[in-house]
Amino acid sequence: MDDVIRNIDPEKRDRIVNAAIEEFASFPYDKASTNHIVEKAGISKGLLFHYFGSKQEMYETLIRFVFGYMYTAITEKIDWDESDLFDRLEQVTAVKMRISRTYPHMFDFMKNIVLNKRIGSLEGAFELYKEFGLDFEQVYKDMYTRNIDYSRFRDPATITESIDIVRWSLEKYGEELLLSFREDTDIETDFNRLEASLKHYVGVMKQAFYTQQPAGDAAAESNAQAR
Amino acid sequence: MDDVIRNIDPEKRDRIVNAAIEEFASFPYDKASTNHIVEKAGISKGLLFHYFGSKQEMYETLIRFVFGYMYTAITEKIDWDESDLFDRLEQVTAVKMRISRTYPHMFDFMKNIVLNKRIGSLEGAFELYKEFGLDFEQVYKDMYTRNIDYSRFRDPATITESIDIVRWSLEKYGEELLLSFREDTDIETDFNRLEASLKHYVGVMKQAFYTQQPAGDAAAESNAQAR
DNA sequence: AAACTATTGACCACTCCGGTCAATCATGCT
DNA sequence: AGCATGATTGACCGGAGTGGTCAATAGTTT
Repeated sequence: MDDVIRNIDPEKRDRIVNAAIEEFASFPYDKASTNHIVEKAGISKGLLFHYFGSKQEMYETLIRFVFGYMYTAITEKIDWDESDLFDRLEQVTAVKMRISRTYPHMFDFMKNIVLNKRIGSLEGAFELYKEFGLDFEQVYKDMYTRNIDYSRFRDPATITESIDIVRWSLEKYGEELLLSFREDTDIETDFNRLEASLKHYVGVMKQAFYTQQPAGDAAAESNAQAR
Repeated sequence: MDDVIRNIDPEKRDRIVNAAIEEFASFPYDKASTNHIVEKAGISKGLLFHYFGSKQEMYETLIRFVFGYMYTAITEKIDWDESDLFDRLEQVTAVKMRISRTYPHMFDFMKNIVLNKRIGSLEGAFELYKEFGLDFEQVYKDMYTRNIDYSRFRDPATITESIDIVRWSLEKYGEELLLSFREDTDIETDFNRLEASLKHYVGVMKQAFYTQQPAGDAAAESNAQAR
């Protein structure tokens, strides 16, 4: 966050941030209401404008915060020495899940930012990110390539398509989980159960796209797990 | 559509329907504006209320129309004798693509209907559909089971998970295609290209999840195609 | 030209918007 | 205790947009 906002009580600050993220995630800028935000955050209207100056400044401050948070979370919490693509993507998905638990509407918010600017392509989104000095394009590339060993794929001719399929699956899987997060109670235990389920699915994917290993390999092991 | 609306010029009627669907797809009921709808449809405000009576009645009429249209499209255009699950799902995805081309915001609209009613689960959505006399639950079940031969799966122990993965992939794939539809020009040629791409991906999935066939099988053939 | 229907858009009362600011509250200092 | 200082409130503002109405107009048929 910025200047003034840094010094306020963190608990209250997070209440405001989450309320604002939820509002801007639910509605495009014009229809998002500062009145709703202050109600959800439990503060007065005057205070909000005291902190942020205007709706527009609050929006921009939020974007800066969200982009920075996301960038740090992904670049720092991923094990870049991992050479198995599936385990890498499992990590990425797990990180996303943890972010969604802390800020349940953050991904929807980012989606809205991009849509609001009428950006159609991934490349267009990367351009937007660069305005904030964050090279998501590089991170995205690294995610799928850095230190990755592709030799285990069964059919070298369809690696690109296989990765697409895995990416789509994990993204959609993550979205479905997100919906089940929303009005949750016993979060932590549930969360562990979900990570086990994720591991299991990744195991099935390995079995599908990798050359078959002799019995006792990682995929077969994780297949023995819960679900 | 209903009573009065049936008799009006179909071209104008579709203009109104599409404008309304887009508005209700973009905003929740309260924030959707009848003014926007009449502007997009190119009719006067009075006429809209002459046809539908009120915003609420228009909304309900739309829901009835959309549910019915979707139900008919899926149940009638699918080849229920198809025994290959992947080809079945390819058909379903293709049908969805065609619907999206005619009514670009129909799926978003349906999603909003469900979210607006605060329905979290698939079962809850089925309940809603049943209010309109349409047994989507049965259709959904049929989609994955009716006349389907599961014997070609490589690992019988992970069929359920494999289907989840394929379903997620195809849904996400469809969503990504939808975004590229939006402000399109040369739709028909593009559409054929997309169907070829879909076929190709389904081929890769077959190769991944089915027991390997001798050379010259369907999967290998479709791999030889475009992309 | 009369009768009838389809269509218009100015208009209404009302709600909600982003933003302001004098008043109040909380705190610590002397 | 009184005072000063900064944090916080919420009633209030002009303006924009809302769903809905209805007398007037345009178009068509008799």
